[in-house]
Amino acid sequence: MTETTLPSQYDPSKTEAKWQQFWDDQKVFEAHPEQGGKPFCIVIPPPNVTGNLHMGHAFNTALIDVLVRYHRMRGDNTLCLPGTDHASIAVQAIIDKQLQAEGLTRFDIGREKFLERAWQWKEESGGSIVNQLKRLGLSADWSRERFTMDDRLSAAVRTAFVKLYEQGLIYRGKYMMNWCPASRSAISDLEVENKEVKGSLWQFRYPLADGSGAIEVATTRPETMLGDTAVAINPKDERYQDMIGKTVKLPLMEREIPIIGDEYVDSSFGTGCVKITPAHDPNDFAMGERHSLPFITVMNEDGTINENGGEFAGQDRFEARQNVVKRLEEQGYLVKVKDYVSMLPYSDRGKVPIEPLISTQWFVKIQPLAQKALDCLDQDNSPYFVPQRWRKVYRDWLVQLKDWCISRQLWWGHQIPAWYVISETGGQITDETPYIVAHSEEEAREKAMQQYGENAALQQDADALDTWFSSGLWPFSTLGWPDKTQDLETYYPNTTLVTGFDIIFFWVARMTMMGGHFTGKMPFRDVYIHGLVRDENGKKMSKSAGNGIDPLLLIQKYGSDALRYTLVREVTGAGQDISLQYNRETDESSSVEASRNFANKLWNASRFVFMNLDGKPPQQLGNPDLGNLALSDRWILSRFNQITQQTRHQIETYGLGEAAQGLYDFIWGDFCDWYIEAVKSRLNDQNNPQSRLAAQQTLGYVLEGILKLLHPFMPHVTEEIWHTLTQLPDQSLALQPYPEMDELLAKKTPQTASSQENQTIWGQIQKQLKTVSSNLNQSSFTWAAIAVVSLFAATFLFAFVSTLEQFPLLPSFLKLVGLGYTGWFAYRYLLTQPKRETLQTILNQKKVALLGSTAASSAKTLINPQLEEEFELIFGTIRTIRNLRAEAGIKPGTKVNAILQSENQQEREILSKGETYIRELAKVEELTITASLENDQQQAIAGVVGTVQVLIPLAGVVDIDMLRSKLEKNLSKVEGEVQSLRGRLNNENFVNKAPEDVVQGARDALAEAEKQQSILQQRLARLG
RNA sequence: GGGCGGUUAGCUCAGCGGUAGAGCGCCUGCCUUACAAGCAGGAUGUCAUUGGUUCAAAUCCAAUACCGCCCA
Repeated sequence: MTETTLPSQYDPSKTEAKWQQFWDDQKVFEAHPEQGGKPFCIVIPPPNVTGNLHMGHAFNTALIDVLVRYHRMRGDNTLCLPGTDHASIAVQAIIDKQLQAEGLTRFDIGREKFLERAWQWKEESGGSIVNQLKRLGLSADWSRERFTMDDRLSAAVRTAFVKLYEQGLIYRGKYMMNWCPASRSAISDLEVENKEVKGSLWQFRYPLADGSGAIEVATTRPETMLGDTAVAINPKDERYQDMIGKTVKLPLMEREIPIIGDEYVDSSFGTGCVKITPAHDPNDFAMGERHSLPFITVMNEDGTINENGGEFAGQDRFEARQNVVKRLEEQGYLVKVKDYVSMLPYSDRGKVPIEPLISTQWFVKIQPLAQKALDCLDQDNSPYFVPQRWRKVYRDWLVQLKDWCISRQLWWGHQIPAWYVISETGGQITDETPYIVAHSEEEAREKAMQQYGENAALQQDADALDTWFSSGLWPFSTLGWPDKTQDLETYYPNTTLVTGFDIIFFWVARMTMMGGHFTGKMPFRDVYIHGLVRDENGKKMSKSAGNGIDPLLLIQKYGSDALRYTLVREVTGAGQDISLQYNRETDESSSVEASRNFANKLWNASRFVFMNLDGKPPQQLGNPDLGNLALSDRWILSRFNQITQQTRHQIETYGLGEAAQGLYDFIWGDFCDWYIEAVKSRLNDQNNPQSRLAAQQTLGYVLEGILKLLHPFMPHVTEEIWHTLTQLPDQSLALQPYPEMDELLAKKTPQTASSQENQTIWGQIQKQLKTVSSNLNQSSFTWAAIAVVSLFAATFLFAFVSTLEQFPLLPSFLKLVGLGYTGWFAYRYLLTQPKRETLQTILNQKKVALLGSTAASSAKTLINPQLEEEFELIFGTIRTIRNLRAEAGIKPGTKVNAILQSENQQEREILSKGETYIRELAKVEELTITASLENDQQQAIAGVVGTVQVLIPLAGVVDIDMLRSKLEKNLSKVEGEVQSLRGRLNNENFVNKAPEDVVQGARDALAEAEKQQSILQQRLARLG
């Protein structure tokens, strides 16, 4: 066997790559829509192709994969579909930068060459993020990997565009847009980030045209004054009322512009007079429309001043700002400058202040789409947000949505499927040029020829669609939409969307609107919203702050299981941000290290198990024989079943962090610290093979169960150990059924037995029963005995223990034997009272002999709270003895004698049941359990647990002061407790109003505390 | 200005009506044949503040303070 050569430290670096390869080779994660069963589908949020794995991806992926692996193991028809997003602006920025390094611009090389470069870049670096997701162990179906610019997905985008256009939900229009001068493109409101910036507020004097004085205006953007077409004041502002209707002479431009009154003006801002630049400010734009002012654009697309800016033409906007101020100052128009902090809109991508500019763009009419999503939310609470508080955020957003500008002046992306009939407007595209929206150029040409004649010349709109347009289709375009594919039929709507809250508006709302519109359904049942991963100082990680933590570095150091587990374990209370411990000097993380240590702990516990199973895998040892279990076996099975139930429930309610934490506590605490320690002596005892086998079976069974439970959280290490344990090289833990509560009882009931072998056995039993019926002349007792023997044969064959409890056993058994036969059998042999009683008596006797009384009394479930409570006393006693030993400075290896004294008979019984555990785990030589202390002269160190007095007699010189101080410390603690409990119980209101069980609990606690108090007092008195 | 979250051990966070927990860190002792990435034992808290509800509040309500996020 290999077990002795297993290293004592788990090395993830070798193991993880091996299993990733194995999963890939064996196509373990490939979905099979035709397999039937309950579908479970997650389509991953597509990372940017050019991106590298950051902590946010790692977090998102870890959460997704727990859900996916769990549902796959649960037997659901599972698909996890991966893919990447083309990210127009980001890629374009990269290529632009490349070109810049070569002294070129994209306009120099042209669209075609530019796209060639972009595709090349995608081919070269697009795979890296995908490989990084694989390194995390994401169990996605890579055969279904998608990219937003794949042919099929691009076709889906065109279909969506054409449909929306035909339905009147896409239009083209001239509006004021957020303009990013860096990327020279319009951007949506969402791509604008408002930042607080320290700047100045300039105050200028605009002279009245009639020479009767001047009016003062304030601005943070002086250069826009070149485009001013009015000055506005609030009509209610008494200071300026008589100004309305007059005109001022705009300095520098020498233009005469009106003074208008508009309620919008905030009289308390600056001087109360506002300069109006309708072509360069959204509010002024609205005012310009209200008052029919001229719109004078003074800026080019690259942020330089255009010919309307007079002498400033050609200057960059910030340069022009200074020059305008300078010139105004020279001419005496500058009144004052003060420091001013204002909110400035920045382009999220270009990282420069945006300019509001008027341009012609494509828009999606959002209201009808949002309404559909709203209806689904309000009527069906769909999609269901976890946690629910995000529902409100999502809803508020849907309500206040404005039309969505979807055109971007970019080349990388989905080019808008609209063709201008340029032959109609002299070969140029103008705002008046007619256009045709179509699925393809051929279709457009056909339509154009019909409408405009044979010689119609077409030119496709140069703009690309906002990346989020294609992302909005992602949940269904990836499954084949608009075609009716089997994938779409099976896996749409998706089950769960897992994503960060920062993207609810960008993405979630777009998907629900698009999904609702095109498929009539919300694209996913649930939306599980998680928080951000913050750095070691609780700061948001960002590229610009340079405080990112590289997940790959942590994977390299601690393994991807450790990283994943750390991230998942931290998310208690879904939607909460998590912060990651990190030392930037050493690139070490104490929290990831803790998870690595946990993996290592499991590794070593497994080594221990391997060493003790005589080389037999669990399936060869068989399931734990419930009739032959030691107390500790039943205890760990109880705990195991409880944790199984709890883990399933927590995962299904998105309590992933709680599930991970629960498994940690169970595996390290219950299994390693207690069960393995308790079982050691039995494994070494060759004289009791039955007990040894039970221990081996339980160890094997629970360990395998642990591996299954933990697999969604730590897929690699569990797969590695599982293979060593089971020796099944062709199978994968990832496809094993997830543990179920009490499966040991239920799994092999006859109802589910279907193999040929089983049928043969049943045939034999049936034959036996027929033999019985043909011997009707035998006494009823003899008959009953035979029947019982037959039943027990069946019981053993099918691990029938769960139904052994009472008579219910018989019906299910007889059902299998045959319905007609059942009726006959029941009528003939079971309906008379005496016969039934005889049968039941014998059954009960057998059952007790077989299972022991405890199991017999609660065979419906392996979860046994009473037993667990009993173990609490046993463990408490062990802890107390260990504590006393440590206090007395007794060397860990030295055995001691111990006396456990309790007047409570029940406690004494529990202690004597647990005697071997106490002796072994607390290193006790001679253990005395007694009701009273007869011979109590010896000096002893004393402690108390429950109402049990724990004594360790000490030979030789003892430090009396040490003993006294220890006792006094314990006593004062107990006295505090007594006082508080008495106080409560003396309060009439408490006794009368609190629930009975709470009052009783307090009484019990008081009784125990008082007992402890008196024990400690006596001990103290004895010290003198 | 509007909304949302947070404030619990030195640090990171659980707990969300019955009198306080984990991991890391710290202290003591141990290389005990699974594990020193470990084992055993130990110390550590006016649960932000102030009121209220309740027999009982870290937990529910209200206000305040501070931190953070989103929206204008």
